[in-house]
Amino acid sequence: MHVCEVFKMAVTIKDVAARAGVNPSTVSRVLAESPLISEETKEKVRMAIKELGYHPNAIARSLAMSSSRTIGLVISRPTEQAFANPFFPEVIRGIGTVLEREGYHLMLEMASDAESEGRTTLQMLKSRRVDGVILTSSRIGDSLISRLIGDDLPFVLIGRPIGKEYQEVDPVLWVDNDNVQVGYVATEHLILNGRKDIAMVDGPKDLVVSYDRLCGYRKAMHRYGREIREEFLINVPFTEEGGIQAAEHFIKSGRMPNAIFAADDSIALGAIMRLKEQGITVPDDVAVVGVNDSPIGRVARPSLTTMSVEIFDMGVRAAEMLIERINDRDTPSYHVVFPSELIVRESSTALKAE
Amino acid sequence: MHVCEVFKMAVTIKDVAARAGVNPSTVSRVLAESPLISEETKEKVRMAIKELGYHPNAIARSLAMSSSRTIGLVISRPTEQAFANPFFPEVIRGIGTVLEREGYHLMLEMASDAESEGRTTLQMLKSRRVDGVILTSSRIGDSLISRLIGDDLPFVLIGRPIGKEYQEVDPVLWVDNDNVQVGYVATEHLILNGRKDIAMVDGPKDLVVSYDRLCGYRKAMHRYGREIREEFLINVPFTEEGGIQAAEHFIKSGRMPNAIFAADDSIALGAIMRLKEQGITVPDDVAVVGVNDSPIGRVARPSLTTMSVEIFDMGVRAAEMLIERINDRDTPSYHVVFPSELIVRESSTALKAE
DNA sequence: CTGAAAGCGCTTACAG
DNA sequence: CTGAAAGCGCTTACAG
Repeated sequence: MHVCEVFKMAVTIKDVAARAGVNPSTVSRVLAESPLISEETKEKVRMAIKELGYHPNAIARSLAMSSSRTIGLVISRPTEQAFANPFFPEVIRGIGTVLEREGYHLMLEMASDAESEGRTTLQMLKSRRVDGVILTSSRIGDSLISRLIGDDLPFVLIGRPIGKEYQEVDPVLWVDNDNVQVGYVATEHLILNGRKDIAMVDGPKDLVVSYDRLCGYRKAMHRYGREIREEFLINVPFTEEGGIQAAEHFIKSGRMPNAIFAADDSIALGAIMRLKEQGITVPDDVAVVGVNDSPIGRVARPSLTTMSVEIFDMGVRAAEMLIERINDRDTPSYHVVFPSELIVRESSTALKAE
Repeated sequence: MHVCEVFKMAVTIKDVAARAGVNPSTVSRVLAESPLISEETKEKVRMAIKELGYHPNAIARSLAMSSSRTIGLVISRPTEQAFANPFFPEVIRGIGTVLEREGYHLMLEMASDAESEGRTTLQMLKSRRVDGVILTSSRIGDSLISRLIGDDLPFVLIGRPIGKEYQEVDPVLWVDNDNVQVGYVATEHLILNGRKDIAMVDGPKDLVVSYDRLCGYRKAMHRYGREIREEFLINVPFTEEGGIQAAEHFIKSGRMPNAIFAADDSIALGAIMRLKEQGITVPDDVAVVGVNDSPIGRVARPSLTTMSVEIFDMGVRAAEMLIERINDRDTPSYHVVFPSELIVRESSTALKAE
């Protein structure tokens, strides 16, 4: 049978009701699979829906139910160089699988800095365009978090929160990998590899992830009685460009470490590129370890030693936690920490005879 | 002054109206910057908005205006291995800059195959969750396109459309790079490089992009009087894994080409990895050219010769075209084609003495 | 099991 | 320049 295409003006629940000879509320109940409605009536209504080619208006439903069944994700561009870094695609894939399963939708916003990130986030939530948000770049002492808590808006953090004075903050929902462990294990690996001067090229100072990875680096250095030299501590953006900057810094300073722990694979790869140009060999002259196990690190030459991070799973978990919270505002806050593993490849091998 | 936080129950336009001593419609007009309202009244209303911490409900507005100011992007996962391929992040960045400028929002959906892609797309549109969509994987004879046209739903294609019988289809909005040229230039480069047996590892057969790149390959081969050997034509997914498969195919067959034009950098990189394992040297034994100028190809060893593709700009243009169409359904259809450039790197150098 | 009514929070002719 | 009313297309107590 032909689907009726006569109505160019969107067919509504009223049209369906008229066609089926019932009240609009009955149609609504059929749509909602209400067990109250008789099978007979349901059939009539479904018939009418088919014939008219009816599609429920999700916006109207959202308004009536005051829920958009949509969650927001805001990506702050320069911080993580947005998509350049493989972190985002992965986390979105993880989030997406949960949303698909739960019948939720994803609204994606880009922000150019912390300020616009905050504004955008609040705006999405308060305009009710989304029922909750996932935040991906925890900053130290982020005021956004307290605003969200204050307004009782559902959110979950990917990246643990810490306050301005580096203290714990009010309990919120978050997932993260153990970045202190990440820093520790990576640094320890370089130490055990026999490296003397181990530099750390960290991400932007205001990010918690940078803070934590540095913390792990410090721990390992202390544990093995190594002196931490300020000249070997440097902060750059989470990009290849950042890594290039870092390498340049060491080259110009005339003090070249013989190992670099980079807080991110992109940084590590950029640094390696620049070192190569300078005729400095990795790993012979300088060993390098990154973080994230990005695909690019696997094929690079030398292939990159790195710390695995369960990005996909963090996305999954974050989405699940957010939906739980949306469905019940009173669920207690908790967090989930994922373990990381050292993946040794060419960029940190050789040398070992200490 | 303290923002009033007493109302936990979302403050509405009515509350603002009451506070300002005006009618809700007046508040609405102030929000819309209507020139009809007196400056005095506007001030009063703005005051009230501030005091109450009012945020307009975007859902209600969408319903009233029957426009969500949101556009949809559906990413079909396995086809392009979604985000694994750097194409998507780039295109989203491009789209995002336009949407931000125009005050639109982005809804992202993942689909697992062509069928679910179609269903999801129609569903977003018909439920009025989005005002239009950008489609990213043009398939040959895609029935979705005619449905969208039939229902007069706004959309733009990234990737030119062609019909089941490889004929042109009804005019629609699309942007693309010139994939025939891409195939031609890449293949010609290998020919001029002195390569004898040039294989093409193409993407999935049902995608227009695969068809076009193959077409360019054929053209170049004919132009230079080369015979096209069916055994050197193979289709794989747009992933590293696909490239590995392709290399394996050539290895097993015992007929190794001495050049490979891969329809995508990921394929090219996968193939190179596998060839290396086999002790086959790139570019000495086999030259390889990819497409997309992905960051990973720049740092790989050997670095990858590739065709640049203006992915970011295609995203920008697509978003602009879609918004134009949403604002005026009667704009004529047209398309924009972006040029590509050959970027020669290590994977296709050496050998040339023919 | 079903209907009539009110409501979700806006916008926009229509009057004045 | 501003207000009162109807409408956008749903859902959901409340009756019966």
